[in-house]
Amino acid sequence: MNYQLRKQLILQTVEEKGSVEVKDLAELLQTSEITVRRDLATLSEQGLLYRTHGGAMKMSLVQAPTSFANKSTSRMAEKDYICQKASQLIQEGDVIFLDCGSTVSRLCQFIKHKRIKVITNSLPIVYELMGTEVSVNLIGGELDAERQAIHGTIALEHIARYQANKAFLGIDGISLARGLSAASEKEASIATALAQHAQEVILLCDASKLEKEAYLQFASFDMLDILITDASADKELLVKYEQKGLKIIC
Amino acid sequence: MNYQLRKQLILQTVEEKGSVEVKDLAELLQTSEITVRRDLATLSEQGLLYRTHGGAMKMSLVQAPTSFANKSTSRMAEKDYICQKASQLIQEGDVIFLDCGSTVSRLCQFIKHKRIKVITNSLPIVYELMGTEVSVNLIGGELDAERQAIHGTIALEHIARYQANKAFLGIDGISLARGLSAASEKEASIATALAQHAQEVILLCDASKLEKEAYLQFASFDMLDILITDASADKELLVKYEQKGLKIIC
DNA sequence: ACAAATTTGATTATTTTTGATTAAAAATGA
DNA sequence: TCATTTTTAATCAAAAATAATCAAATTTGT
Repeated sequence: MNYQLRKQLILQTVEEKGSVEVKDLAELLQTSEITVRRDLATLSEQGLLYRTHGGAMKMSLVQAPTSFANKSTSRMAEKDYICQKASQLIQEGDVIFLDCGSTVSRLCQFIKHKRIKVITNSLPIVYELMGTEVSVNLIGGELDAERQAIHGTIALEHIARYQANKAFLGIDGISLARGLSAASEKEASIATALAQHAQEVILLCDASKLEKEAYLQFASFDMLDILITDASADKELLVKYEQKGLKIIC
Repeated sequence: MNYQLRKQLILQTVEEKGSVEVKDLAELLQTSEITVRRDLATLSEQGLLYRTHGGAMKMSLVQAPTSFANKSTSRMAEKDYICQKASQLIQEGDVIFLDCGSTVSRLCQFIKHKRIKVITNSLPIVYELMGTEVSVNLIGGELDAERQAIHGTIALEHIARYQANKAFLGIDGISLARGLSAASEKEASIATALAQHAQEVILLCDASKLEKEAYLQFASFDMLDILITDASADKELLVKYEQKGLKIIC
């Protein structure tokens, strides 16, 4: 019984029962508790489950019932997959920027229990993270009711005062020919500002947005460091992206 | 049964029933009352429920203006009266500061339809005014989950960039001898900053807070221009306040 | 086959969680 | 108001879980 096999069984059990105990897993896997603990530590580090004292739980069960409607239900599975990958890039102690947008907001469930600092202009994200381990800094400025986010000059200046380890962006289109594009100037200016003040810029982008061009083209590939997308993306296309200097996680 | 599982069950029960007792939770969770109390303390610290003597309540039942709050229905009426008077001071085109606090947030219902600009650090106010005629500017900075508001140095600097016609404050105590007092330094510093950058400073204060002194005394009467209180206030006391240069609306 | 690297398990501190006991505080009711 | 009851806070001790350390077993590369 090697790690890969144990990992499968652990995740399967957690998925079925919602929560498990170290003791039971040790018996199930015919191994020692210390090994189970080591496995659980690895898996929780990868964001595949939530470690509790004495066992582990399904990630989704740990979320607080602060329901602030996330409008978009399309491509949920892909977005969750992308966000789970994204969460693996985040270490304890990190300071990260989170853009507004439906994809990025799905990242919350995976980072709730990390001791990190999140700087964001998205109100749904603020609500999701309120009362969790995460320390939240809200970008100030004009409220954009339609997008439930903060925008405007003051917001840009607020961002400029901070420096983050990583920025997670969720924009509306990316194409080889024209770079990054957004649905509005407001979103474009926020994304640009976040990118400028982060060491590493990560784009969370499901495959449907690849080679799409939205209303406003506002930046080139240079702005990005990493692109995280889902498995349904065209592999040949991703190779071309990689040749442009982008690191791809898929 | 670990903390995460208990937390889930507690929040679920509170959500369903609106309020719960420590005893019942102890039995439900098959644990001791002291453990339940510790859990409730943690959860209320995170702003996920409201701790009562002997149990806990849903946050929304305590704070939300739409649903009635059992104990303070009478005080609610007084707060509404105060806010209705306050709204008469607001003209179309005004730029106003709104402090966080339960009294001030009741003002929202009276200003929803006005074409004004509101600058605030209170998240409940932001949600009330989102999508209304009012244009909202949210003060940025550190999120204080307990008070559902923004605080800190950056918030103070944000405020300093604006100039408002009027500031509406809701603080925890006012007394002839010691001036204004607040429940925390954070709230005090925000109130001070708002007052400094407004032409007119208006205190919304139900009669129960007159001649009360809260944790921190932070400013004198000079800071205020107008005090709006309810009819149950001591008239002689109000005369003394007036002699100190305060305009009283009652 | 052999040495190096990895994985696993046992032992031991250390930390976290829990519950019992006490004193203090708050609600209740006359 | 005051006394009674209930609830809570504080302190400590026990139990459980974990981390750390080291040694044995296994795998891997040459």
